Amino acid sequence: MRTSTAEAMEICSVEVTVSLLGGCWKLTIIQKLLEGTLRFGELRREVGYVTDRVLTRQLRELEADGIIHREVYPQVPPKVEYSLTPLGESLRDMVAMMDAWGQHWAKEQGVGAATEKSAEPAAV
Amino acid sequence: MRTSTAEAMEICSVEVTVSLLGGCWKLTIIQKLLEGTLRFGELRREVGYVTDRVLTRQLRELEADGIIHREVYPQVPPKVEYSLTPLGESLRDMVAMMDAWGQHWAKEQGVGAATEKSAEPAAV
DNA sequence: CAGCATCCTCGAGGATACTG
DNA sequence: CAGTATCCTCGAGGATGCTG
Repeated sequence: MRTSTAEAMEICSVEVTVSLLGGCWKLTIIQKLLEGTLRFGELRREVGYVTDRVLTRQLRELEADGIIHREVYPQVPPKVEYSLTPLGESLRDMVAMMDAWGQHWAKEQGVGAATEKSAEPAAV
Repeated sequence: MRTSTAEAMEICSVEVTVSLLGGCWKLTIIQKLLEGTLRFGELRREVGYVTDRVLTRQLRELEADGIIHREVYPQVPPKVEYSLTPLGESLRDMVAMMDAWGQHWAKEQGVGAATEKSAEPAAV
């Protein structure tokens, strides 16, 4: 993906969005955060199969892109809360739409098509 | 991205959508196709910087996922037309939304934030 | 024209271990 | 608890050249 957000912008805005939210768990993270502020650990548990390193990275990227806010509490047992910025909040409808379309796709093609494509090859 | 659409489905529908449309030029392709049927060459030109191999792959994937239709004309000068399936058409609103959000982001954070992040490093 | 075939790069994503 | 540090894999994306 050469689309470095900067490059993407010169192509078309859709690519920008993808380059920003295309990360592996980003949309899931945003979706969870849409329901409220979460701590690092909570987020990790919510998201599911994601390692600290990866989650941290995604969060930092989202933060750098102004989509989420990172609030650090200088305490002995570290505490860091993540929440959406207004810009992140502005994704609510889009996330809902993508979620709905994902389900729609699963219903339309998922069962039939996906079976052909990734029935056995799919590990486990 | 371990999310193999199949895996993604078990996590959340949003990831499904990303796994389906997250490909490098997929959204751009769809966006162009939303305006009408296009031939391979036209599409290649429309999309911009994309090689045959990559474009072909993205198209095949989109086809396999039931998003676009590939019409081959058995002629001497080969002719292949690509168009959206109803499922692909159903992406119209979402694409528009993503496009709008991409622009919104560019306006909100793009100028300021993006500059810090990828001003000079961005290869020309 | 619309592609395959080949080869290569490169970095996102992941696994594991350690720490303030 | 919330990371950071290392190392590794793997395949998407890309460059180039050939062809029916």
